[in-house]
Amino acid sequence: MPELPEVETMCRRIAPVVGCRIGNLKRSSSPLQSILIYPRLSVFRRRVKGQTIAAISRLGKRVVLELENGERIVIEPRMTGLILLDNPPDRKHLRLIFELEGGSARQLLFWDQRGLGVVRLLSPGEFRKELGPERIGPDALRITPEILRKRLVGSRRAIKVALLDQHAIAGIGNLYASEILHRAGVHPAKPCNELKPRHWAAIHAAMRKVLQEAIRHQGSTLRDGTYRVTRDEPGNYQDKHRVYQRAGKPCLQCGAAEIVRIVQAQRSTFFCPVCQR
DNA sequence: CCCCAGTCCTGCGGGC
DNA sequence: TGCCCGCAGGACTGGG
Repeated sequence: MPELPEVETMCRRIAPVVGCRIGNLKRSSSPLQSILIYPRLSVFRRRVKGQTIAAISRLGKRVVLELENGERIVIEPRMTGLILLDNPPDRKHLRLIFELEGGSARQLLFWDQRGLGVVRLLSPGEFRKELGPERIGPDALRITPEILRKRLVGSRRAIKVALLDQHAIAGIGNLYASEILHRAGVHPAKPCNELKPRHWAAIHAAMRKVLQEAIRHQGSTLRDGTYRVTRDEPGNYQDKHRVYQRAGKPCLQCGAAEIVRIVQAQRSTFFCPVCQR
């Protein structure tokens, strides 16, 4: 599932779309239910046609394409979405095709196996209202240790659950939350308001380390194989996972304990009962 | 404020 | 061998 490192990797791969002009916008003719797109396709197409893509950025787990008129295309891959320049894994799950002109990329593709992804076109006002700093917390790679602590320390929620709250801090998903807390040596069920300054420092440092390392390895390709760098190239960070999907296997840190799986907020959490207290 | 369960969706793997 | 069911979870919603 694309989280910060995977979305960052996709952003870097599709950087050539900057400077291109959008031609046609097409939905693929797959028999599958089509992904959510706002506004509806005909309106979306009319508003983006002829616009040049001025900039690309990542907002937490979303990709933002800023157009020269100030409108923004926001792509949320959610569980299985992929944003590519070419060679989608198959035709069946290809959902959306932006044809491009006048630059170094010919097209921009949105492929999504499960179809939970969302693509939106937002005016500057809509963007501020729906995805502004009031709604989306500071990016996990830009937040300072002080602000991280300040935003979460008042909460009685378990730290693992809090790290997934995009309103508090943006970019962390289920996989990296477990990896970060293991690296930090903090128990995932620990309430935020019981964590000491040294814990916050450890979490902040672990967060930077894990996310940057994952970006360097171009993200994690899981067993289902949906996330890829290109059709023929998986990410590599899955080989570095210390806890995620390793229940019953020995902890790579202490070597003694077995990794345990628990459920928090209806999601799997993996941790080492010895290294994380 | 926070929690929980339900919703969307497809493919996979376990059990029988 | 085939079929059913549960599971994966990001973001959101409604009820408590």
